[in-house]
Amino acid sequence: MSKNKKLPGNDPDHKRIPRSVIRRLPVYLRTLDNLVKNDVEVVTSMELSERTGFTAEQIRKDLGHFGTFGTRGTGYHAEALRNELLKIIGLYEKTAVIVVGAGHLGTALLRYNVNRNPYTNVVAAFDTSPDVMGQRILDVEVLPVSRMPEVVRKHNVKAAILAVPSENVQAAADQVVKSGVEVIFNFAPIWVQAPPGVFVHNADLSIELQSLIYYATREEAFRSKGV
Amino acid sequence: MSKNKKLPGNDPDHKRIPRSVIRRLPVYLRTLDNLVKNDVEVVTSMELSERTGFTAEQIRKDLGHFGTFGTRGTGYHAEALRNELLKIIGLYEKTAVIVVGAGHLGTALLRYNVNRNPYTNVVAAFDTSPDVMGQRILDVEVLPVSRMPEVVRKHNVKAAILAVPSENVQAAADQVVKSGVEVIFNFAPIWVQAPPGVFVHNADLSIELQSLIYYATREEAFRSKGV
DNA sequence: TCATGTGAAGAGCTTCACAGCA
DNA sequence: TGCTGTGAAGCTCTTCACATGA
Repeated sequence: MSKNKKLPGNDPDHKRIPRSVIRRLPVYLRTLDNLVKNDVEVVTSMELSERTGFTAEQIRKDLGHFGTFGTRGTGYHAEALRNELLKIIGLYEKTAVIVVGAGHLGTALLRYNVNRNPYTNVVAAFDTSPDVMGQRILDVEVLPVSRMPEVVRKHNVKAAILAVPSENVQAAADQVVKSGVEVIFNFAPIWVQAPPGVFVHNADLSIELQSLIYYATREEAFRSKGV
Repeated sequence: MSKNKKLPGNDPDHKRIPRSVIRRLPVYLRTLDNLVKNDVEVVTSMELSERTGFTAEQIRKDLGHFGTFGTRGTGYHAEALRNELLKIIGLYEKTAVIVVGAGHLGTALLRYNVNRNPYTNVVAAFDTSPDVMGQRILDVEVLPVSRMPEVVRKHNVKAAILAVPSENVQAAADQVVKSGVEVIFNFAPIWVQAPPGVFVHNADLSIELQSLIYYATREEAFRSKGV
């Protein structure tokens, strides 16, 4: 029986901050960014709550895991808190990312990501097919897998987005790990294994869609009675 | 302050099965499908545990929310359990889905989904741009938004995948809701609102990637000491 | 006075441990 | 005997409530 006690390969002892907290941090970050852009100087946890949908208490608790950043009776200095969050998440310097698999999904993710995101930067795409080799997608070059270690070293690449067919995805994961990447964001519908110290997030979109369907079908009874 | 007590628009009173349980069901489903394909007749919770990575107790508890499907001392009949899961999730009849936005991401999701998934079926894509109108992507036609209500009714569409630019995504959500869709799977980096009874899942890939970066940067200290 | 920061209470999920049944 | 089904215990995360300090 496989135990999930300490997910092997995932977070051996990372200061024990709940994952749910970590997932909310970039939402706070984006919100603060917008506030700073609109020249807002001070923001309360209640205002952040309105903009993010999380409760004010939760926001204060989340921040409390990392230090004390506010001023009692006043709130938080938006820009200062934004900068703290950048440091906490590890996005203070723009983070280099690679995309493995330059097919339809890989290409789309690359475009999506490059445009929508001020903190991460796709520095290269990799593929094995000669058809796409050397092509440029929005300034990003498609390179052969053999050049991956060099690129990872040169740009200090932190994360790899895997958008390759299921058959190849474990090999692709092994390759990016060997090249020195620490985080894997996998879109293939197969769960990828990685050694301890490498963090894997499997985004299995088919599975997610299927689980959503559950929430559609509950009302079937009503519906067929004719709403 | 926005309270998340009973997320408005999300699950007004859905039998209170934990979301974490619902997310695991499609994983069990896929595993059982593979077993059935390999002519396995009986499977124990321990074997399912090995194949899914969840603990055997958790699998038994999860199933226990919906009834009793096993035989003590023996295990579960793989095909029977597969069929029960199909009914529970609501996938017993192939579920019709639409894709809104036939750009790069929409197209990629459409291809990804159509191929990889025996339970859901993309019946149409919608877009506003004349450039893509009438095109076919893997047998799926790109239609004008005006035809959405008709298509949703005809195919009994349950879910909509939104892959439109942020500026248009709330309008797109309003449109699919008006057309009768009950579940929204949104890929735009903006959280979409929907009326009660409509279930929204926001898959904000930039935010997810950013939160993963957190797990890369923790070891920075080691790394710069030269591993 | 007002909003943060934080122990304590509560809710939600997971794991344990074993009774129950083929 | 062996594996399921399930209360109880345990753990994690969220919410409450208020002391604290600008």
